[in-house]
Amino acid sequence: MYCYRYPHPAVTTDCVVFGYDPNDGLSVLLIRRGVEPFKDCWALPGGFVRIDEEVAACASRELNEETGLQLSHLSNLKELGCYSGVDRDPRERVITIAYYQLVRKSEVKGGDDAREARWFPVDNLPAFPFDHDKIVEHAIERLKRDIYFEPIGFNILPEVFTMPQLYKLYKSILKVDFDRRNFANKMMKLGVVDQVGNRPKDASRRTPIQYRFNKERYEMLKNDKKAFRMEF
Amino acid sequence: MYCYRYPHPAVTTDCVVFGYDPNDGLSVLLIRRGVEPFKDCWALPGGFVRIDEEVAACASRELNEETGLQLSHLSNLKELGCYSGVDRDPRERVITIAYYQLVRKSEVKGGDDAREARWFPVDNLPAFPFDHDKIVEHAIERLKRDIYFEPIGFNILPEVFTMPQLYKLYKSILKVDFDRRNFANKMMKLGVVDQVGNRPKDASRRTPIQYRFNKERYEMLKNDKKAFRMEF
DNA sequence: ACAAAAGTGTTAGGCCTACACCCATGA
DNA sequence: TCATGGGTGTAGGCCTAACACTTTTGT
Repeated sequence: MYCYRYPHPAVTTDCVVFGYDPNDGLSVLLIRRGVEPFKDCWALPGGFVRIDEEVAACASRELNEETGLQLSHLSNLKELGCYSGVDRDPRERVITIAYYQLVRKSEVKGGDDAREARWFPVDNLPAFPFDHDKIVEHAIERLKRDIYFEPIGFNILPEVFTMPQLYKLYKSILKVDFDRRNFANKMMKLGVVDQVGNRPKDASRRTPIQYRFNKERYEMLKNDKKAFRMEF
Repeated sequence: MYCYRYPHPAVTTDCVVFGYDPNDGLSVLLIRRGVEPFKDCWALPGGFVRIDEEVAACASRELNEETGLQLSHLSNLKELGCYSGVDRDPRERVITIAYYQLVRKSEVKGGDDAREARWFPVDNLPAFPFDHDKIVEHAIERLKRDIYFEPIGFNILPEVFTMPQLYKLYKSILKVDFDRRNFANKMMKLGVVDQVGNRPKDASRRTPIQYRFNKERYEMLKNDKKAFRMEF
């Protein structure tokens, strides 16, 4: 037993991990809870912070343990906020710090000794335990805001992608229509995407051109205070 | 004594409250610590979260207790982030959630049974205990980012202000020079400031025109996705 | 007299937006 | 042959950025 002079809350983390594919659009990675309360419900991956562990590290660790997902240092979890409703967990007072990130679905191996983990389209989410509905809602709003300013869209696509792919991704996250030509023009003008090779001579004009994200250029723009921004 | 099966961290809040006046520029409100550790050091106001209290409520309460500052519901504290270094507090494992806000210096009454509280110019801060230096640094960065998109600058000025006042405020937070005429034009065009009355006939042309923040207009722009943004 | 503070207007260039057509493919 | 997907360019308008002079006041 661990005893304290004053009552202490428990501290947990929760992760909202977004994935994407052209058919299903945006999805969230959920796990089936193995323990009470809400056993067998689908919920956000996460768990209790260890006493000798930083909070962000806990989020990564739990995510890895529960879903097999190993985030690279390049696309670490981003802090979403603190959720501290006094009755949000029936067991005891639990304060959670939520994180979010976009990943390639292919990075989730699943299996191992990982619990059952599944992608759910954001338009068709199950009922959530705790206040996970609120957390996911906030994460989606935050994602929309962030994608204007940060190249997070690139985390989610293959290393090499086509302009229509990038366009569809943006449209599916922002849920608005905008002009694909202007979109491509802006991306090119900003220089955050580089053309990869040329279309093979034998390929038809219909074969899409391939691009790659130019991280250096992006960092330059960011530091230059000339914020990367999509206005559509 | 309160006992738990697993070790629990303590959870605290810290507030970075910014004030402003035309002479000193931007300042941060600090309190002199009354207890160990770091007794008598200047530090951010804040304290332990009660077991039946939400984290944001704790921040407001502690701020009020320690500095006499009562925030209106219009300018609530904004969450800055979670700081969880395992050795950040020598007493025990303490995880803190930091908040920030801008206020009018006149709102701080000081005195009462409040502890000693003082404004320190951001360019001349004392040595901080814990990781408060990091927190303040992040708050300043965050402030610079937010002032582009939100009318937080208006929280800090009198209800009625002049264009040069507003201009100086922006310049002093962003630490860059930009054209005061373009600044005024943009503010007017956006419609987020309304002229208050007219210059009295007997007043000279040098007397500055007075303005007031137009909150409705600002909310409209915000919802319109036409983000309020200063590009200078 | 002179420096400092406040008000005001114009212009050029760049960026955003809207928009239409061609080619290739596969059904 | 027709619908679909992909590539490409242009013109108008708005916004941004740069810039100078006048009036008043206080020293």
